[in-house]
Amino acid sequence: MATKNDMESQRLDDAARAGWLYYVAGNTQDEIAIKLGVSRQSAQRLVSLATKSRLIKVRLDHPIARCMELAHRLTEKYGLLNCEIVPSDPGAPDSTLGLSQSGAGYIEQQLRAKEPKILTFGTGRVLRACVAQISTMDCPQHRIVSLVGNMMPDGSASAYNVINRLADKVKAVHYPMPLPVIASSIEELKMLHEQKPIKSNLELARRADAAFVGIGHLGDHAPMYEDGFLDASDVESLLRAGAVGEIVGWVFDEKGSILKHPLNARVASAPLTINPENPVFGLAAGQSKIAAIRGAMLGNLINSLITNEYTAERLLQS
Amino acid sequence: MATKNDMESQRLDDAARAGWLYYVAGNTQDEIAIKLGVSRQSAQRLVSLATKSRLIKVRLDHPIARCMELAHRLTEKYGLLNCEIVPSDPGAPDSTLGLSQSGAGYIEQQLRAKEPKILTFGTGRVLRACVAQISTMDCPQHRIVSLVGNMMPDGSASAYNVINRLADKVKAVHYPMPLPVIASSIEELKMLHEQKPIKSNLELARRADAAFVGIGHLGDHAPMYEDGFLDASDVESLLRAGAVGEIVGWVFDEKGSILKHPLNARVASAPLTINPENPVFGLAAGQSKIAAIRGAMLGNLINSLITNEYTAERLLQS
DNA sequence: TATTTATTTGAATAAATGCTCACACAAGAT
DNA sequence: ATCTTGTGTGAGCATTTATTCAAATAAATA
Repeated sequence: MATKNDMESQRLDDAARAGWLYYVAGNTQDEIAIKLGVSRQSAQRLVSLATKSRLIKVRLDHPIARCMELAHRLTEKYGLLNCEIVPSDPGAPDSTLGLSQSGAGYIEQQLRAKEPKILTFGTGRVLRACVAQISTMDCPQHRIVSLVGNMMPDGSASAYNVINRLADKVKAVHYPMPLPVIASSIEELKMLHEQKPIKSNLELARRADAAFVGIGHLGDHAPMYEDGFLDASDVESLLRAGAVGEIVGWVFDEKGSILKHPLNARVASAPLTINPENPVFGLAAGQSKIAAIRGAMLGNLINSLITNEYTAERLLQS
Repeated sequence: MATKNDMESQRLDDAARAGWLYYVAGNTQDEIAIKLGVSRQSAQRLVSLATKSRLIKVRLDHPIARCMELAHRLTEKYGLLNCEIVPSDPGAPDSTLGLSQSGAGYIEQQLRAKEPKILTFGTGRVLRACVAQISTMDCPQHRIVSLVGNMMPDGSASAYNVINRLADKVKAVHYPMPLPVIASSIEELKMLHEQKPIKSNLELARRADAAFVGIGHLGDHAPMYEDGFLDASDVESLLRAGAVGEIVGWVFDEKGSILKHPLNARVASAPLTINPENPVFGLAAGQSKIAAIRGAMLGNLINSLITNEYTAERLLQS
């Protein structure tokens, strides 16, 4: 007598056959139904059983495959909206090479939209490189808003002139922030934030349809230090308070909580608010940024990530 | 500036991405279109490009009971080392569809070995299809040797460029045979075989760890005839002498004995020697090849077989 | 045995995919 | 500058595939 097990394995055999005819021989499910002498629906069920039981192995033979896999796993692990992994140069896994092309792609995608959008931007090397990658286009319908002040401590304009360059290229209206990154006192900050144009900038930032920010790390060669926004003692004090990274000046710890620290109280940038519908892209890669990136994701400071293979792997460990 | 090549490879990247999202991640083409920021039709084209460019490799990983059974009986009957039967498309039992996936599996298995191996290859449609199925990998430790000349009668290089393509994909050293398949005279053959590089190729072939050859039939549509290595009168003369098939040019009868025939005396290919420890795979299927396959097995010209269900059944009759 | 419960089936229908065509756009030729 | 020629694009439509649902069948339980 035919046991349950036999039936089962007979069914799997049929599924394998159907799967083979479908995926390898390229038959339609109609043809398979005829050849196997079952109804079309049954053939469909067999094919789908074959895939669900993983009888059919699909492989993608292209270097991108690994990146896609990593992106998928990161999306799952950190609940991201978007995630893009660019291949690492095995010789220079720390390099941010390639991030800019990918980021530029996403920025252009936003800009191609017909309906008017508000796009906000941080600063930094990676974003500047992104903007350099963007093709000139004509998007007067969009508004480009800076999240962060463009005044260097010495009063000069920021060297990473992200939004000006971008606005130039794509002919969109832009709203820079004529502010320092960190005000000299809480009083000054208050006063600055009460200026009409600044207020309206902050309001725009709040309503952003998409945001693109770099993620800085704290510690040696921290960008906030190298660019002169913080001095060595600031950095040390922040590190002692648990700082691992920074986005548009807001310093956060390994869980992604904005530090309760006097320096954070003077940060003049727009607050980091996330609407889960709208992407907030973090762009960063490299050994030194790993804790910062992980924190930013855990604390929901960003919901979309662009990084490289090496960094992605490290983010998946632990 | 973006070169044509860049564009091309960018497009393949996108195709790979789309293919991954479709086949691995199970997205619909609509979703892919949104994620990649293109129209649905373009997404469809990318997916289909991914399959057409053979970026997507599908294999069936299930021992279909009937095929296993057939393989087992063939192994017994003909004393084989390996035997793999792939399902037949009942509508096209003659087709060699599927052999290539299976063959590719065995070839990859050999290539995955750490210790250096010498692998030898014949030519033909099926082997070419096998090579197309193989994933790119990095195996500089192995040597890939051709058993058969790559020069067409008109002096051009063989259309089935099996070992070049393979070596390309897996980055192994390769040793083509810069020879015709059949020399114009015994003297010429002698002379050719005395050339140093050819001699060393033949020596490598003798020491092969595994061999993969197609099996050709003689008669109507014989590959040796269609590819211009033999003319109609040659074929007729060979058939009169009892020819049923051919491997890398060596023509044999239904018992698998290499024919004593003037044409065989001019075959420039490496001799078919079998070390019973090492697999010599024959790949072939179809009505017209049955006598040839049976001969090859009886005469110990091969000791491993990859064929399809239909052919396996016929080989077990009689 | 009667009854319940779970599976399987095919029909209908919804969704997704593939194809054809006309058009737009760019590179190269005239 | 104008004309081919080829390539890529999106719209519309045809085909194929997936899902839903109600009926049928088989298995399990009382």
